[in-house]
Amino acid sequence: MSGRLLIIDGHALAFRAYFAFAATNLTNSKTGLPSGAIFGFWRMLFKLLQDEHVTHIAFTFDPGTRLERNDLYEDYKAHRKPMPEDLKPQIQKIYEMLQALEFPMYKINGIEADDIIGSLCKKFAKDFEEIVILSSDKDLYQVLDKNIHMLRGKRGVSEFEKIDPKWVKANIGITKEQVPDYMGLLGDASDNIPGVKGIGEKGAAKLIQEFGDLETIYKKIDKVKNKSLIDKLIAEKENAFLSRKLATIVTNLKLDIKKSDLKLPNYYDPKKVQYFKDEGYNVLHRDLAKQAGIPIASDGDSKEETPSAKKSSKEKKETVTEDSSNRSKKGNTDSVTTAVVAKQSYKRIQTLDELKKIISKLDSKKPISVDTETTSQDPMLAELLGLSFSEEPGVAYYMAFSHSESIYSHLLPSAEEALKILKPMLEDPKWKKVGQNIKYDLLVLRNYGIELKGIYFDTMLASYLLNPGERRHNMDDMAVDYLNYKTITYEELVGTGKKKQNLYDIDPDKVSEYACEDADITLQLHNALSPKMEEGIHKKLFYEIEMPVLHTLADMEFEGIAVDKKYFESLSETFETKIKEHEKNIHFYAGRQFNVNSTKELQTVLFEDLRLPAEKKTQTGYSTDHSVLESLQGTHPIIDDLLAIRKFSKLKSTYTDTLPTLVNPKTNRIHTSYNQTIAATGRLSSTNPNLQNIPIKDEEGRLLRKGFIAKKGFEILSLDYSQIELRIMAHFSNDPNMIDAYKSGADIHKRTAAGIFGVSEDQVTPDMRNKAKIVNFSVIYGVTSFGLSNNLKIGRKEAKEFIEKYFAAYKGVATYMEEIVEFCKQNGYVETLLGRRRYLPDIHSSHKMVSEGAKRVAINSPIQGTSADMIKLAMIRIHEKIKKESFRSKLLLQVHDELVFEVDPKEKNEFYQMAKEEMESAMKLKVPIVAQGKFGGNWDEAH
DNA sequence: TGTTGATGCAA
DNA sequence: TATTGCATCAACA
Repeated sequence: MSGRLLIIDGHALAFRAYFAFAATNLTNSKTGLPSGAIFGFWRMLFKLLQDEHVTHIAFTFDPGTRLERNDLYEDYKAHRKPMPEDLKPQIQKIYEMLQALEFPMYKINGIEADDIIGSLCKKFAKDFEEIVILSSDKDLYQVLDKNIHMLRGKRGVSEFEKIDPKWVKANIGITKEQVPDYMGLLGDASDNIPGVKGIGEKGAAKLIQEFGDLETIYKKIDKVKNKSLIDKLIAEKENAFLSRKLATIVTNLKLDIKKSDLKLPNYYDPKKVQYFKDEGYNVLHRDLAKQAGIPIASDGDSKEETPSAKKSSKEKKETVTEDSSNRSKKGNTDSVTTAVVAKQSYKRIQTLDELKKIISKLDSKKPISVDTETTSQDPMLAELLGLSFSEEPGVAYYMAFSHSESIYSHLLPSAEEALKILKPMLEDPKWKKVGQNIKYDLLVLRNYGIELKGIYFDTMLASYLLNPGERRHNMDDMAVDYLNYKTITYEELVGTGKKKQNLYDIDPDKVSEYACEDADITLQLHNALSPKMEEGIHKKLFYEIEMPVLHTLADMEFEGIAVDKKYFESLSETFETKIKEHEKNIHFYAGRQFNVNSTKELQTVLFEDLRLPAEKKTQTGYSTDHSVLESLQGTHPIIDDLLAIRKFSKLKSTYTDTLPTLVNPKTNRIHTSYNQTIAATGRLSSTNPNLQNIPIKDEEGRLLRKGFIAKKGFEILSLDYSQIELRIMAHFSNDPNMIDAYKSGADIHKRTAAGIFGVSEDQVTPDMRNKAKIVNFSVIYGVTSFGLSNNLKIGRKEAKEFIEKYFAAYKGVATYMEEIVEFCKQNGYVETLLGRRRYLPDIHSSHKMVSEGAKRVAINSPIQGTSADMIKLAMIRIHEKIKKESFRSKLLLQVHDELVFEVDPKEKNEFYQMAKEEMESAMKLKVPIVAQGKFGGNWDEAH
């Protein structure tokens, strides 16, 4: 009994490698075929072999054939997402390579990899000191044992979680023997094992804990506490037992395998090392040769396995020497890698004298990272608890401030006193500041009378530019992705649930560890990311758009907008009365009381009690949404009341009830928060509250805009771009007809109507124009005949004709759409006029719906994104002019194609001219750009 | 207590 | 089976 056996589910590892390296666009140097999964597979494998001290190994693969479990259940593993198209050949190649390198592999017709794994474990349990299974399949928990554990992939490339029987007991609360029963109740969506519908992880675990197995549950079914659970269990008894069977791993396969068959082959054998070179995987070859101590011929040629995008020769080298464990899974960030320095020196500064001394020793020529600790996520409400900084990797300081409610307060200086000492550093514009979401710290400090200057690098924005499709750009994830480093999370610091503490109640020494790490990691992220921002494609966007607009947004958020609180409160009452009235009617027509807000109950009322025809389905039942209700209008009087109550409930709950609560007590204004790193196209988004979706379309909705008012003596100005996206499409497509329309100042919707209805422009009726307007919008979103028919409420055929006529009238647009999709297929991304990229790996999907979706995104993103770039530029310039020319007017809001200002009437004309001009000239296109504006006492009047 | 789905608001 | 978002409520685990 010696040695360590590693059993690998080959498909699982290949899948993992594929997704981890999907966006790297690696290709093989000889064949030019995609090789991300292959590259990742070997990198991950070699790392595992080293980390786990493996002596023996076995690869298992699912067969391509029908499975024995299909005899039990035809749908087993059906509905599985098909494998990505470019993965299939790579798995084939991996299989070949494993064979060539003489790794032991097992694939058996009709038998799943899991069953081979189970049987191997059973057979060899006594022959090895330890058996490690690499898989993520929960079913396999049942084969774990004292010396058998599993590694399940976590986030990142080389992070694994160790699962053993103790883990199963601790995290699910069941024994490994109970796993099949547990899975029988739970089911498994990925294998299409049904389980019992309505029972989830918690429910299944509870039942098994209490009763032990399925038999006992059904024997003592009346003992089950939850009545609705009993119904579910009885209704799906058959499924439960079938699912248990499907989830039971076979461990008694007759395998003709000896321990010696599983010996790890010597992959350092020069012939095997050479194999990678011969196959065109030069980077893998180099890595392996280096480890094996084999000298490499210095051909310096390493074109393969670098992204297909253009790169400088210097970066190629970096790619070659990097460590796979540091490789980011974030998109095209192929060579971002810096190991976190080994020694750490984090220090909490105890006294003001000490603070002075440390500050005086800092080097103002070096970038310094700054991070604040506060009491709130909202920078306009946050109170400062401390500040950390770092100008050298691994070395960071934290200064804790007193807080009125903290028991540690008497030991600490006040924020005001400490900030006096920090102020010269923080406000020195030549001293470069680095931050993670530094707009937040900027605002917090501003509320303490400190104007943070010299801001030059935000790591969150850098990460966003590298991969705008990724929504997570928080420091903890970035540390793992870019530095291969696991940080202390905020939750770990303050606790969770009932144990959660206020930050000011936690020992400052502990907070210091956390805060110093934040500053340290932020600086290191900057070191890793800043070379990337120097590249042509990112430089302009980062330094000329995203970083500057950060300042503009901070000022907008700080400024806020005035609202009429009393007015909103009275609107709430008006709406409440209406809601009560309609609710009474609805209950009357239904013949009973029920929760009108509950779609589930409403379904019963409409489609069962009242027997109205149900049409649209949702995942959970029949839809009751607006379009359904609209089509039922006239069939029953309840419908009108439902439509009305929906409208008023929405207005009340989302807007009139909520907005007054978000008024800042100190400023008496609402301060939204703009997020710069959410929208994949480059747009901004707005939260707390979202001021980018305030109603405007109908009369009642517009009432809300009357509540957003100018402060005393000022006026609201709203300036918005006219048909900006259509104009950008005209520019991109170069279509002569569309360009002519804009150059000559024609009515574009009228012109489109003339085209699709085959009449002259003066014969176009308002109705035709409206339809044409919808068609124009649809095209920007990547129109389909189905979508258009829905929107115009016409037949598919008619919609199709419209589209054909549209493309005949604007041939350039048709060509553009084809070209952009082709470009995306070739390059794997699309980009805006300024080069903002969006990667779309789905464009290659063999799944039609997925690839068609990606095509629409490919069509829309450059247009939506260019518009976003343009208005950001305009905002930056207007903001600069406001400061430089000392306007008293302020920019308050951005709503994608609209800017809202609070204007001093004394400078009304001058300001209007300036803002309009900046918007129209922000970017030069082949067609004129037009912005139009209006003044008013409130936001509604300014439209 | 936190997560998911349905719904509806904007550009 | 139209693009990009965010907030609310109910239902569920």
